[in-house]
Amino acid sequence: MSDLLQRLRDRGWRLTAQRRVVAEVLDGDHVHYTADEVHAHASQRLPEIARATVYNTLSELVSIGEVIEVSTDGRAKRYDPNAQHAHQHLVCSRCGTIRDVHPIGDPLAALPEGERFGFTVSEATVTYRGLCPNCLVG
Amino acid sequence: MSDLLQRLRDRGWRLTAQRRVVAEVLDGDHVHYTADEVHAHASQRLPEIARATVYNTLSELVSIGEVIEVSTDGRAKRYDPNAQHAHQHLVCSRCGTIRDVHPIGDPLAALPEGERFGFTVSEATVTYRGLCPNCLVG
DNA sequence: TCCTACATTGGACATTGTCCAAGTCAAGAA
DNA sequence: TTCTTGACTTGGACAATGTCCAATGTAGGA
Repeated sequence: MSDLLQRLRDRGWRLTAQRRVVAEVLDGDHVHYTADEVHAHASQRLPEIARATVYNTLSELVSIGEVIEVSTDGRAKRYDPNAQHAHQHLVCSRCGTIRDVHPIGDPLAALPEGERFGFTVSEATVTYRGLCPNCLVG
Repeated sequence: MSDLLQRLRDRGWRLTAQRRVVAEVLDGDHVHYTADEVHAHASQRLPEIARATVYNTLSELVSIGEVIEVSTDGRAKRYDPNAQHAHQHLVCSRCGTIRDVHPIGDPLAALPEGERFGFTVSEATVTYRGLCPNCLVG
């Protein structure tokens, strides 16, 4: 059993076939699928899995911090299983390819007290945009 | 005539009543309306303005750089008329309030060459999240 | 094995955005 | 001023993404 499935079981999750399949689809590096893509991959292993189940499972994984929700383009949200290590995203403006990247320093530190307007600021997400090597050539 | 309307005229835009109204709605600081909110405000001045016209006009304003498109939450995009001065956004995780903020330094500089993977990186957008003063008290 | 609380299903519905054919009108020409 | 024309607007259909719910199924403990 994968680490993720073990952690889910430890949290008291019922390990249904559907949840296993969603977890398997999200397993790996540099995975940034949309909910529909997760559903498509999951359907290959478990043909009758419902869209609603995929949405439910993804929301649960996000709320317990196992998966990060990324919205880079105002279109469908993407789901990033690399929640263990802080990182940011580099997105190709042309084809939409996403890479995980690790900038230097803490982005939060760049926001001075005078620019916080009484907010308790807890998080900073950075999206870098540009053209990927493939799109540069094309 | 506002500066914005003058700039649009200089670009050869036909200054229709609809475009004037959309430009007026977007006039001001700290405006971050969704397209539907722009449509609602515009409808108060020009009751029969169509949704499609608002979407068209907003897209055009974005493509000529007069307005910036902001998607902070994967829900509806918001439109920020403060395109003249580079800035980032601070968002309340509870109520969704948005403030323009000015972090120190260039966020692009924090991404080392070794983390660019052959991309030509041209832009970095930062979203800070936390609780606003109102939501802290509540 | 049986129970039951929790999970899944499928379809209706909501939100946000895009597209298009037909009608309208801003602004330059005469 | 009036005319003309191509750009603009309209309204509604459609697309993409996401949410909700009542009925049904089932994992895991007793």
